[in-house]
Amino acid sequence: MKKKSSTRSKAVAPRKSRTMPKKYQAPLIEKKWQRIWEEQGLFKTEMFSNKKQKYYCLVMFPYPSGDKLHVGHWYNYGGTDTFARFMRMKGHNVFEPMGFDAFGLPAENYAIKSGVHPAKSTAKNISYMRKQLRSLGAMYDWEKEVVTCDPEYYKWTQWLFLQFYKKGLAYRTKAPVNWCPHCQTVLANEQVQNGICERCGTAVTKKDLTQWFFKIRDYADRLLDFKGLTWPEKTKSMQEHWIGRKEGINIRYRIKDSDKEITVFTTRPDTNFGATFVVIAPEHPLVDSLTTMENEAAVHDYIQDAKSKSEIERMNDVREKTGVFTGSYAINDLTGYEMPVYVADYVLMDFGTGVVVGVPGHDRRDFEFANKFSIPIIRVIQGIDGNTGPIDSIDKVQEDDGIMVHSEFLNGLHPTEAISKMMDYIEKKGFGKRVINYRLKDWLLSRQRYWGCPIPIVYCKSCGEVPVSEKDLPVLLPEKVNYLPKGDERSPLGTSKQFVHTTCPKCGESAEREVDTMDTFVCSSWYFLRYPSSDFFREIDSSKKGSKQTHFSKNTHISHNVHAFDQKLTKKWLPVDMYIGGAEHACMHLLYARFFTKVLHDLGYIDFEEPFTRLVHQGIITKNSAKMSKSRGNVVSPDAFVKRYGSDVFRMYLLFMGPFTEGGDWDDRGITGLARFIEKVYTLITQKKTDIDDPEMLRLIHKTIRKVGFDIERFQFNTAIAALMECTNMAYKKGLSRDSAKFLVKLLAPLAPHFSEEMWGYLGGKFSVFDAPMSETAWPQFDSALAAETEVELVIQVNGKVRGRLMVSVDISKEEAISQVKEVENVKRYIEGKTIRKEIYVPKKLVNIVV
RNA sequence: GCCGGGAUGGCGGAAUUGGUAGACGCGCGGGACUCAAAAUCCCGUGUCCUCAAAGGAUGUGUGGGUUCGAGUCCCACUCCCGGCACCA
Repeated sequence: MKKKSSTRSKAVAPRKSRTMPKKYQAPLIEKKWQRIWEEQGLFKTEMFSNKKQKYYCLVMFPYPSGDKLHVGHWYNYGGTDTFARFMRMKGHNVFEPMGFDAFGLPAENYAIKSGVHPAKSTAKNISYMRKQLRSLGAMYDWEKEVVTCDPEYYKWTQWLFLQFYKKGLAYRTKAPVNWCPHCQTVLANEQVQNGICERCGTAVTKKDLTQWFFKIRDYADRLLDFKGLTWPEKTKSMQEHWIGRKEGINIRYRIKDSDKEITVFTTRPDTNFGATFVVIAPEHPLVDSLTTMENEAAVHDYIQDAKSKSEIERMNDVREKTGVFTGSYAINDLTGYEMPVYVADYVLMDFGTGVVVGVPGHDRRDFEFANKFSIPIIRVIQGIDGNTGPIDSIDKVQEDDGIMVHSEFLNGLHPTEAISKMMDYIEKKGFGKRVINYRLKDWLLSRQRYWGCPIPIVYCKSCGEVPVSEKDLPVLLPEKVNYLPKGDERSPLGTSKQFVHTTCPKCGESAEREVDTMDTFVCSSWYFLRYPSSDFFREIDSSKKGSKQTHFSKNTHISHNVHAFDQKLTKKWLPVDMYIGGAEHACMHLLYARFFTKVLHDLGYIDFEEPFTRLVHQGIITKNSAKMSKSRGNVVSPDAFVKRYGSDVFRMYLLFMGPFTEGGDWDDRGITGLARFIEKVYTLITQKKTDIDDPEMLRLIHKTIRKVGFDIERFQFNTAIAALMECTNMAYKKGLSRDSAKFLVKLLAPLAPHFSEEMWGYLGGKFSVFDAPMSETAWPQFDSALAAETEVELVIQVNGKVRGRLMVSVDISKEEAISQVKEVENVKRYIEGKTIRKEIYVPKKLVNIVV
């Protein structure tokens, strides 16, 4: 390492005096520093060094789409890089990797349309995007790049699947699943939005298929625990809601004139004295046996009708309650009431027990249903207004609050107390048991698509379902496959005889491979674990071109790809300290990654339970207030702007638009402001040097140090830039000493890295502006003494209205300030001849005289 | 329907959490430089009254309230954005 630092300073010796061009040549200078940074290996993280505290700063990796990187990416990655550079300058050993989430539907859909093989288009997109990312000028350590469609990577995705499988956390079962007729694949619940396929917008239908699932439900309770995480409250509550933990009770009702029973789930057993009917989901297995002969035809018709509806059709029918009587009655043991059992599609099979007990007086849906079918409505909770009369309109349906009535031993209680009392009673009597239900479903991970990670399972006639042995991984995705959808549920891989035919790992007899691939979210659920050790495990293959395969720093030993991630590096670098990405992943990627981390913890591979300690969501950059998309034709490409103004200006402009977490609407006019700003700093530094700073100038420099650091820490880049502009504006008038100019350049460095590196060199600073000698930090120290004001402006108010201003010394006493204030001409006009009722003095701020 | 977040000049947005509303930037107006234009620099820029200045009135979605003082706190409402949505 020592050798290296000496070559560094030689290669880029500070230029003390040289004539600078009148104008700042952004494109030229940026390319120069990108080259030097790379040659010097400035951003190659010292993975084993303990000299500084580690900081793992991660941004969600991009999908290599044909649209390339748009301004949204630049916003996101630019902001992340600014933060990462700031942390580096604050003295951390920062690791900021980049990679590609390369499997997935879009590449495959593109392939179907254009005939270009997904492997080809993906590789092409990646190489273009790499170029774009380089021009961004971020601190990416490219030797640690991760590409999920690389067999060296997905080998371990498969290995992880096998670990889950061995633990019983991956299983195969027949279940009603979401099916997208356009993408010709099943989808996870998380990928269906309002009944529509998240990818292509087609209405999703339900199918009964045998599919692979991860048992994420087993982790529901632990996923509700966000202890120690600095995450946006909103994201946490979205996950909470998605998991949907509900405490309730399963109550069994006897069926009249039969030995059958029916079980309902309810969170509100307190209202059970008011239960007058029961509704069962159309898909429920008990429907047939509950249906009496004379009702069979009607029930059959109703179920057929419900089945034929798509998810959206069912949702559109929300207003209108439908249903049909089965002919059976369930007996309410509390009252002896015989409750008719109906079939209705407003009851969902996959929540609770698929059966609901109807309390029309205190549930609006039940009321609508009872109203339509003329079922009696009983009041068991007094109205808030004290009303105990009949409930004859939906407005009178009181769902919570109030006092129990007509409920024997519950009378006089509040619902919350009544709930637990009733649960105790039911459990004691033996016709029910407390249970916890979750909205969260197990994660459906199989996809009937080609461009994904193959599931490492083999089906053998005699041994059944057999996992591929670990030494045989990866199960390679064959290249020569007809990836066009077949119009049925068969996966494209099923057409490759070479792929399908294999031998059973157990008995050696001929067997068939699983032909489904994994959801891409499986690949991205652990990539953050791979980054620190990715080059460590990268196989060296001389047949592969490109520098990334052959460059290894001297202190890492070359290893073959023998683990998913290295124990030592993982212990050192994880969890991720700062994770930045879109809020749209709240209930998908961010939940899945937490699940994976917890499972790997339980399996003993890692010693932490949460992958991302701090999480920040960037806002969305829109164009004409609409999301940028190819179909709308409003995608703004960053390339032209970068070419014209340089990455620094472009990045800064995006960050200047507003708070990072809020995004903004793209307007290409405003960018000139940032271009002018950089130009101004350039002129300032190259032409407006003074020997000594004006005291006011020095004060502002130190105030700016405090402000910029404070703002960047909180991702308020917009106000950090504004503060730098203010500082520059004053310096432009007053001139700036070399030392202060160096401070200014340092403050600017995280935001405009290339420009600052150049100016740093010009000012005689030692390469690099992002580094500092051991005992120091590159980020300037704020000196409160130098920032302290000697004089402040007091605002003078009379009756709360501003009537004047006065410069006073900071340590002026209350009495002194007030007496001085009273001498101000304009103030006199308002207080003369009036009695002063109150005098308020806020030190260093204002005086308010009440007359 | 439920849960979040928001509404501030012509525009994007500031405001130390109750103490100068409109920082900073864009745009616009005026001026300087120039044969001219661009670029650059300087001045101005919420609205209204006033020739102008001084000064004043008014002003942070709407209506009320608390306070010496409210963009900020409380109550009621309107609209916009995001999430969930027949979840028992």
